[in-house]
Amino acid sequence: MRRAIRPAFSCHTGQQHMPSYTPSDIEARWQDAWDKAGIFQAKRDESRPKYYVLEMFPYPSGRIHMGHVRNYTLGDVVARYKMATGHNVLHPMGWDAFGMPAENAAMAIGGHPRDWTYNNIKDMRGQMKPLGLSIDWSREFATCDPEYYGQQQALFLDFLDAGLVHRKNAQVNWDPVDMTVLANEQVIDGKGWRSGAEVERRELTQWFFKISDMAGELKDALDGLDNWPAKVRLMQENWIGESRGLQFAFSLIGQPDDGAPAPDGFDRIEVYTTRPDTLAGASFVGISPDHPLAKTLERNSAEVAAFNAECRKGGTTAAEIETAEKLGFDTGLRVRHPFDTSWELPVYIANFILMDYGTGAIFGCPAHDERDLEFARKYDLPVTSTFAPTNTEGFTAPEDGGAAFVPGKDVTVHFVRPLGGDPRDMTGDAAIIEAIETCETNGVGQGVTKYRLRDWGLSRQRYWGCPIPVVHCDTCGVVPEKKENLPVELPYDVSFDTPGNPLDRHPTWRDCACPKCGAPAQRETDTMDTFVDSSWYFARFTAPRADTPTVAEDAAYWMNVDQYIGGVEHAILHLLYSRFFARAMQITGHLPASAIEPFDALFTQGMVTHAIYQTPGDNGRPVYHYPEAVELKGDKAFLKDGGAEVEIVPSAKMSKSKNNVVDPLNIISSFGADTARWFVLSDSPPERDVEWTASGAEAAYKHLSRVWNISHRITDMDADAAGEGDDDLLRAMHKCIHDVTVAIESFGFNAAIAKLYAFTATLQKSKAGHAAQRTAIMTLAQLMAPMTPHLAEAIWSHQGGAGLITLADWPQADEAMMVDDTVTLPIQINGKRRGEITVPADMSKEDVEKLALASQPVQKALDGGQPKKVIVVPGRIVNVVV
RNA sequence: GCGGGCGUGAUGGAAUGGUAGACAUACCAGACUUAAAAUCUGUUGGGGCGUAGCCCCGUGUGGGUUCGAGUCCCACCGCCCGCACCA
Repeated sequence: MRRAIRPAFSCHTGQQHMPSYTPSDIEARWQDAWDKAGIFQAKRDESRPKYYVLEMFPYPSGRIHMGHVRNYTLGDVVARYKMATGHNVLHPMGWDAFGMPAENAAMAIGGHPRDWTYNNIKDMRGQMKPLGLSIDWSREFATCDPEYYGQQQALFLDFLDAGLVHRKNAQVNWDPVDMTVLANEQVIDGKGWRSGAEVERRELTQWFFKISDMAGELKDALDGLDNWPAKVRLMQENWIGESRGLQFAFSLIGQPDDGAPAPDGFDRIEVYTTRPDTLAGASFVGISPDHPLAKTLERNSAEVAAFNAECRKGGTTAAEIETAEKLGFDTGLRVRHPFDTSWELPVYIANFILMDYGTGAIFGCPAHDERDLEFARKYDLPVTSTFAPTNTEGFTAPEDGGAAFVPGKDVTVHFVRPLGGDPRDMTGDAAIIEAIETCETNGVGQGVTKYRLRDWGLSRQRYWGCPIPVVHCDTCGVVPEKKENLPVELPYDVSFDTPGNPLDRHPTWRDCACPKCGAPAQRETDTMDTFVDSSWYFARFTAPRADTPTVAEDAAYWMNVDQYIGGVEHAILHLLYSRFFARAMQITGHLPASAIEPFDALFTQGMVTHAIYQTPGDNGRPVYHYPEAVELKGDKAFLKDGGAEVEIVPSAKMSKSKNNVVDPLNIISSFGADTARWFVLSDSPPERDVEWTASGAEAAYKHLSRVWNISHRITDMDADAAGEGDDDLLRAMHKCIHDVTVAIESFGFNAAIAKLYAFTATLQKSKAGHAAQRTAIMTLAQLMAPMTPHLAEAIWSHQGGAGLITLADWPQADEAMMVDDTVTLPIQINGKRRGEITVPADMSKEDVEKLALASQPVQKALDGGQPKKVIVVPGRIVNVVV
């Protein structure tokens, strides 16, 4: 039976006198030593290059998980490596502490969100400290600290002053039972995720950051983020959604059929299109049910009102949208085609037109748009192509019942009805440019660039968030709170026994004096989206106790974050919002212009996964078993209790519901933090998922024990002992220094660890003398120090190294020592390996060629003939073409 | 549908266009042991032959570029991720 390996507390074999590897002693001792020396407390020092490493700060759920261990270990390797290479490192940690789980906990189990949160923080800090991270805990803060959110309120007021925030009506998902606004992700199948109530679309007055004003800038600046994953840049680019098109107006000529009066102020309908080259194929004009014109018509017509209401009910999930039927309502209104005054088009209200994109109105060209074609066929509207394939063989035109013809814009097609000019072949791109020019020349509209990105709504009808520091006064309206009154602090005496926002029903909290006229007024009870909290914490870390949001000298010195590390799930919102905030903070004087892109380099790590063990359950649903309850035999698994065979489902994200969670605390208490750190780095490249396996963790522990044992073996050697192969060992050491350094620089931590395994094996087998072996083990400890800092310190001190290894300079690879005297060159014949020769490393190309040609496999292949060609790549390979 | 990425042993994964499978797991065998654990050593891509050795095939499939392709190009197949009624 397999047994988990535990640190042996005693060793009875009698053969070894060395103390065994006991991480619990070692790790506590060195964490204490680092603490006492205060080496991780960052101080401004203009004489050294600074380096700011940041991992995305955690939500204080109360328990760390393996994903945290991986995230912080990655950052710690970078931080410790940079420290060893002469950098002044800032490596802070804090808590993303506002948010719904705290309120949910208060509702579910009682208690107060604040107590729940601070208790969790205390617990999680206690769980993180044993990991031995090089964190400057003196800078720690939580976003729910009044000292933090008060400064956030100050930022908000400055943004408001600078015109970066505004208030407007917006459609929101309203949960009528919980009486709160829900984010889109919290609406599942049209129902509130908590209450299960049918979600309503309500119009509320909300606060918005004007991020859409910066859409173009945020998109263009992506090009400069060379050290971000291309994938993240692309996701942001798509999210911002830049498009180039034509905006123009149709003039209204008709009256509703029922003779109702023409709606006031609607003599024209503005539309936006990215395909102005299809204008000659226009068939109808469509407006959104939320378009001002539709809303005006709705007031005079019960029919329109009913139609619009029907449209608004529709769900927003992907499946619903895909299957939803295209619905239209003929308003009876008619518009004139801008290029042909005799051409009239009907105006429909249509359910598939979104109010918040473009102008909320379109012209339909059924020949070149699938939605428009479906709509036109349903309502019997004309279909007219403006272009067709250059080769029409086998092509059925949409007019003749074929599908809508929608080629890529870079495809050359034959334009039957171009907007200006004679029929001819051109690409869609060229035709669009020409169409915009034609329209602009004829005064029919302008080319415009639009963005999909919408303003960022920050109002939340919740308690546990940063209060929005404004006051509503009967005479003055919406008035910003005075800065000297900040922070607007959350009241503690609230209850969660009834739904809705506790701030709303608090007996006195709302009451205040108007900052402008002094009359009795009421505070805003909405709080800020928690994404606001995380949009500037990185800047706050540079001066976490300041009584202004930032301090110019500190921000100038520490910003930007040189390396940011976190999950790809934040690729869009958190990172985009932070980029917006950095710009807004620059405009309001809180960050230097050099920090408008706050993250120089971004690394997105993969998840920690684990196999799922399941057996069939009674009701057909699988029963999940904890890893501890399962025994592995080869590639099969059995229940320890009863021995039934267990199905092993391929690895998936650790999840409580699947019982495949491995608790870092258990691993640390069994094997130590160094083992956990080593393992999460070793098995997969950091950007990919890593599968946690018990055998892999054991192997990591065994390896660290081995290194420990080697160190003791070396100290037991006769100090004057000479040996064999000193040079070979040192050569391998210098190669290892080089390879590990290159690997760490490029985030190839798994590759670095592979090299360390290989060098450990070399050292273990080495017969070199004491001096060489001592040099080798101390260098090995240094190279391992970023990953397993406690073990590295223990070995360093055990070998008599000066000071802390954490403060020692990173070892330098000696190029001269990396060159072997001889090299073994593979010999290829016609590109296939057929043999090898060993030659002095400095042998000339010509001599290598001669030797190669004389070699047995080449002679055999030539069979007396002459080679056609011989390629010699010095130090690499010889290829003979016969 | 649109955009992007990835396909390498039983498994996780290595390979600046230059010896494919480093390193680790798993498996198997051996040493030590009364035995086990621990520790150490070794084997393991597939196939074949005249088996101390040698040969052939092999990085999803098919083609191409090159002296040489896992790597570059084209097409296809499969999987994964992001976005999606965005005019």
